[in-house]
Amino acid sequence: MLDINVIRETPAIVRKALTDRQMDAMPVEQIAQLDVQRRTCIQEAERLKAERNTVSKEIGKMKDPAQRQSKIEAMRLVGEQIANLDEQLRQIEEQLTAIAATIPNLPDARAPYGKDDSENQVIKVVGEPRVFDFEPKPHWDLGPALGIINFEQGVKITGSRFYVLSGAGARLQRALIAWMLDLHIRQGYTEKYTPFMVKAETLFASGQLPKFRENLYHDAEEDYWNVPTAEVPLTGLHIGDILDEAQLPLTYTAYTPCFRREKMSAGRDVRGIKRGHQFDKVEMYIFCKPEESDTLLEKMRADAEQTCAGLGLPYRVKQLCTGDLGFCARFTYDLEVWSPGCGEWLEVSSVSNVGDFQARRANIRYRPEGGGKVRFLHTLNGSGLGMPRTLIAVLENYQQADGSIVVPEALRPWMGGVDVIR
RNA sequence: GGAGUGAUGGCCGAGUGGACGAAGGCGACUGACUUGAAAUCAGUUGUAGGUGUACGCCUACCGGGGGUUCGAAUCCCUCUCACUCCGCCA
Repeated sequence: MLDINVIRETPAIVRKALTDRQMDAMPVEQIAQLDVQRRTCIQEAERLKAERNTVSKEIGKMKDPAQRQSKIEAMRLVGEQIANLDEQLRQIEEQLTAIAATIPNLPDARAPYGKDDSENQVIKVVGEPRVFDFEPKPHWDLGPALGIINFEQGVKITGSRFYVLSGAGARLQRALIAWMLDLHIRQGYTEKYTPFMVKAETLFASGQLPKFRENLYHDAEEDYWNVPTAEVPLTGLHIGDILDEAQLPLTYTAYTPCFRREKMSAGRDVRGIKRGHQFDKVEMYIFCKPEESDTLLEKMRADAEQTCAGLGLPYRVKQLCTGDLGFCARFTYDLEVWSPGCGEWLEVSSVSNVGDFQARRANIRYRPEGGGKVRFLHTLNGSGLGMPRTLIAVLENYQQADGSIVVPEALRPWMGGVDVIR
């Protein structure tokens, strides 16, 4: 959520942000109009409330019954006017937040302008794609051949876009999760295990509702929503809190499954395990002071890079252009690993500085040391990493001519001595 | 699932229709005293919104929502959450 004052005082900046994101700037005008109506309404309602308060106090002290009764009558009328104005105000504010809630964050000035993902900029490439002396296979051939991925069983028990990992495949994914969590703990993050279902308020706080409703799974009976990313429960941990400056930054890591309808990408990436309705992910999340968020974004990116590097996977770092930035993000790095079987770079991590956007929605603030006004803090999130794509990269990069897979050194402690999956 | 109790400021805790934005205590901050500290004394100590150049003034907020009333922390309804007891189950 943007600061209403920013929209009110510098509408041109907000309009530019929206057009840079290839979006319609109309909501800015609607908000400006509603804001004027809102303030007119508040002023009149509060004037009447002040009058009622003073007269009501006088009524309490009045002796003359006739005079008293006439004041009570007068105040009854004032009360009706107030009720009308309050109702008007409620409607105006409802419209105002409905519109404001769908306006994305302002891109950072450093985010390059671009109309879509084709204009994201590669800023770094690390590692050489491995040269194969045979034709590398995609994971959807390797996995079933080794009996570690079973697509038919996933479809049988649930449906399309679901799969089952088996034996060393299931264990390999578990090893990845455990290794990543331990790595992030060493990097200074505190591990959290959170609910995988949350209420609507929590999804609003992290920016998924109301805009991305159609991409979420929802249990109507209990009004529980399945999390689409650990970012949601992690943001939610501090909804409504006022933290002490000395507590910051709070750095968390969490493993959760993620549930997404993927309605927007129906028919895309249907082959393999790249895009499913359910996948596992390890996430990093930081609550910090505004002044330190840019620095911490670089640390978080470095932390995410260590996961790719630690697995010996060739990867590259992209800076997202304005047209491809996520709804909440001001500035984002994507990490992509090379997948020789699919023949493409796979996005395994997205590391973003959200600024105070989620903090406003979630009402998370901190009290500066030595007093002073409470301020909204900044939040950052980054995957470290997304499972299926990391698993794809491991399978495809570590394959051998005979179809077996070498287990990366880093994961072996969790693989019970297995160094080659065959 | 059944029965009961409760939810008040950073924390504890009083308050059952008007003088309550809320006693008292703790904590924190400022000042005085002190070489310094402790102790003591005095003062300050919530959030949000509106309005004015400004000391300020006004409005709202006592778990959430609704109602009664000229007026609600206080009365009524409802929801949520916590705790206690019983039942059931992993």
